[in-house]
Amino acid sequence: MPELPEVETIVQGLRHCILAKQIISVQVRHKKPLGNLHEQEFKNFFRREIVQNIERWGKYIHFSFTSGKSMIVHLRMTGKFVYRSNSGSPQPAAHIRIIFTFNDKSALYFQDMRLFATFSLYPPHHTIREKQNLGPDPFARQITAPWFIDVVKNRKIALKSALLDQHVISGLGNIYVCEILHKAGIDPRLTAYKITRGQAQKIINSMRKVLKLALKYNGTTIRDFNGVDNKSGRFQQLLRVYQRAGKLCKTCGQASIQKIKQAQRSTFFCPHCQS
DNA sequence: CTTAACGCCTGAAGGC
DNA sequence: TGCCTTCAGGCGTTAA
Repeated sequence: MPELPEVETIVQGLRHCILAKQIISVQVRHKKPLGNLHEQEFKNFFRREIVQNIERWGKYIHFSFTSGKSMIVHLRMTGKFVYRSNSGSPQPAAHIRIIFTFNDKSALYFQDMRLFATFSLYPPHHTIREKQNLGPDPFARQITAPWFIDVVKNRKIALKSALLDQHVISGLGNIYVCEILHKAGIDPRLTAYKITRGQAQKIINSMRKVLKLALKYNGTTIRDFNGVDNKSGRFQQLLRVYQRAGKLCKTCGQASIQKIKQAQRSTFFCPHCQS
């Protein structure tokens, strides 16, 4: 589900709600998100820990604790965190998998309908596997047109698939890649290594514009995404191609949005604007 | 090094 | 209405 704007919205919400709080109990209602970890070692990990910092790494959420330990969460498709300030307020209902309770009686509910999300735990000063091989953040200054051309120089896959590859740039997902390519006016089927310098620059500019706007709107809610406050994003109002197959392009008004499959994922594009 | 395909899960939406 | 099929914003693993 969540891509960069949604994960960033969640991280900011989490910082607002749980920073500097001490965990007093952890309830595990489903073991799947723990992967290979045993329930007891998972629970013991958080004993007396205080949340020191929360950061986004691509689509990963990195929690660090005052002891130096860290936890990495990937929400995948349907994972979400919902905060509840005290025991009086209503409890989130369905698909609650893990509950963290804090010293002020507030609680963080982890929900995940499809059980794809993953939690991993690291001792202090440990190399974090998830961070290895993750491409730069879309807003990193390292990303320039020549840099992008170099990164995809041996990639014979479609440009759209290359942008979804987290080793290239981290944080983009299907919705935003479709929207970015439409804004850039580039055909998603273009072979990645054939991109010109001008096209690379257009992609970079469009990527930053689209993501900034989506961040301002607290992300996109199609079906699953909600912030930590359980409120929806609003960027879905501004989508120009995603899930608009058969509808007239809002930009040119001349062609209808096409839907195709690329690497088993849906791609939406305007054949007039993106040729 | 690269690419394509599969599997993990549940629920909603669409077709007939 | 109901049943069956397809689809969903992701990514790690595997095989070629």
